[in-house]
Amino acid sequence: MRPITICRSLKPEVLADMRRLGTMQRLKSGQPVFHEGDPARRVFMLTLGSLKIYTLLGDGRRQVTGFMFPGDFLGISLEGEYAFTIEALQSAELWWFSRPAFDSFIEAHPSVERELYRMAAHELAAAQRQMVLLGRKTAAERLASFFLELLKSQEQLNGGRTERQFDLPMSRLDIADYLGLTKETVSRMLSELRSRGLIRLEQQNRIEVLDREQLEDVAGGNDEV
Amino acid sequence: MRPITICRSLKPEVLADMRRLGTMQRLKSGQPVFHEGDPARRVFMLTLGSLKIYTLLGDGRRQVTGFMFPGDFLGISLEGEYAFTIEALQSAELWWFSRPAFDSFIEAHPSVERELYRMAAHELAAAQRQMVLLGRKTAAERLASFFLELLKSQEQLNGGRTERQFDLPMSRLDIADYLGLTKETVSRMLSELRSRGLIRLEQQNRIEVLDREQLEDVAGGNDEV
DNA sequence: CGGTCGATTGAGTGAGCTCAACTTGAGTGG
DNA sequence: CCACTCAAGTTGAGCTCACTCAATCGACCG
Repeated sequence: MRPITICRSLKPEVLADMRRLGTMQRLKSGQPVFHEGDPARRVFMLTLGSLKIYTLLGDGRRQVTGFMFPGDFLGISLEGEYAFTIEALQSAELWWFSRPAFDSFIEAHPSVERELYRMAAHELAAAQRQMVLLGRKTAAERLASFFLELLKSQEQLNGGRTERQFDLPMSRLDIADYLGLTKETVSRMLSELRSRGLIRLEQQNRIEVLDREQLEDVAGGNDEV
Repeated sequence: MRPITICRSLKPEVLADMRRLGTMQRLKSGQPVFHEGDPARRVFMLTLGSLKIYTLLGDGRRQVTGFMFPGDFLGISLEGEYAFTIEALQSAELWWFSRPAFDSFIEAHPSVERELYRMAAHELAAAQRQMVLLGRKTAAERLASFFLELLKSQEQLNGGRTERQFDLPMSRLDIADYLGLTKETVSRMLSELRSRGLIRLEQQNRIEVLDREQLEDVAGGNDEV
C-alpha cells in the first residue's frame, strides 16, 4: 500500500502561510526531488519551473504519470513510500515541510483539509481522463489532447484568460513516456498536426494553436468525418 | 472541472453508522447507477455484488476505469457532474445518501474526513499503477497484473488470508475495455497463461492461480529471461 | 568550424486489431 | 430430456498502426 497524492491550486492565502512555515530548495535541470521507494517524509510545493513524475518498469520502460507546474503541490501522503520519482525539467524552486509541521498546519487551518480533499478529487478526475487517453486514443488524439491540457493549464495560471501559445518544458521523450508512445511517433504526429494547419511551432519548444476547434475534434476522436 | 472520487475500505463502525443514515437500493445486472453527466447529488456505498465504471468516446470506444466490490465507496465529489457511468455487473445492493445528509455526517465524525482523504490517496496510487499498465505493458503483462489485482482485493476482503482462486464477475469485453485491449486479445492471453501453466479455469468465470510467483514476474515485465 | 545531443524523417517489422468462423454454455420450450 | 436459440467466448487469418532501427537534420557550444 503506497498512498500518494498530488495536489494543485491551493488558495493564495494558504500558500503564503505555508511559505512562512517551509524551507526553500533550488533544483537544477534533471535533478531529482526524490526517488521511488524513498520514505514519504516531506510535503512539497513547487513555486518555479516544472517537474516530471515517473515510474520505471524492471527493464527500463518508463511511464511519466504527470507534470507539475508552479502552484502545484505534492507529497501529501499519510504514510509509506513514494511510488514514483520526481525530477526537475528545468531550474526549479520548491518549498518543503516536515510532516509534523504540515500536520500542525492542517490542525491550525481545519478548512484546508477539505480543500486538500477537493484537490485530490480533481487529480482523480485527471487520472481517469489519462486512462481513457492511454487505453483508447490513437497517437494523434493523444498528442492533441496533451496540447489542449497544457493550453488549459496555461490559461488557468493566467487567471482564465484565453491563450493561443504555450511552452513545452519537457523533451519529446518525456512527452512520449507520458502519452504511452515513442519519441519518433510524437515527432511524426506533431508534424502531422502542423502540416494540417492545426498548430505551428513558434520555436522548437513553443506551440501556437492555429485551429483550436479542430484540435479539440481530433483530441475527442471526432476526426475524419 | 469534474471532480470525482472513488473511495474504498471505510472502517466497519463508520459503515454501520452510514447504513443507519442511508437508503438501500437493489440493482439488476446491467442496470446503471447513474450516467455520465448526471449531477453528482448522491454518495453511494456498495454492499453486495459488483459494479463497473466507464467512460465513452464519441464514436463508441469505451474505457473501463475501474470496478467496485462490496465495501467500496463512491460519488464523494463536492460539486459538478459525474464524469463516467456506473453499471451493475450482477445483482447488486447499495446504500445512498443525499449530499446534505453526508455532509452533516462528516461534521459529526470529523475524523472521517481525513480517512476519506487517505482513501482518495490510495485510489490515486491505483490510478497511477493503471497508467503504467495502459501506457507501457504488453497484453500478457496487463492480464497478469489484472488477475493479481483481483486476487489481492479478494484476499483483502477475506481479512488478509492468502487465496488461490477468484471470480471474474465481468465479461471478457469489460476486461478488455479495462486493460485497453480487445476481447479477442484478452481471450488469447488467457489461453496463453493457461497453456503455460500459470493459471487454470475453474469455471468460465473463476480463475485458479497455479504459479503465483511466475504470474507476478509476467505482471512486472520480468518475463522471457 | 567539428562535435554532440535532441528532433525529424524514412524503411521495414510486429503486437495487437479486425473480421470471420467456430465452440461452449445457459436458457427455453416442446 | 432433448432440441433449439442466442449470447459469450475462443481461435484463425490477414492487416494496420505504432514500434524499431537507422540516417539525416539542426541547434547550440567550445
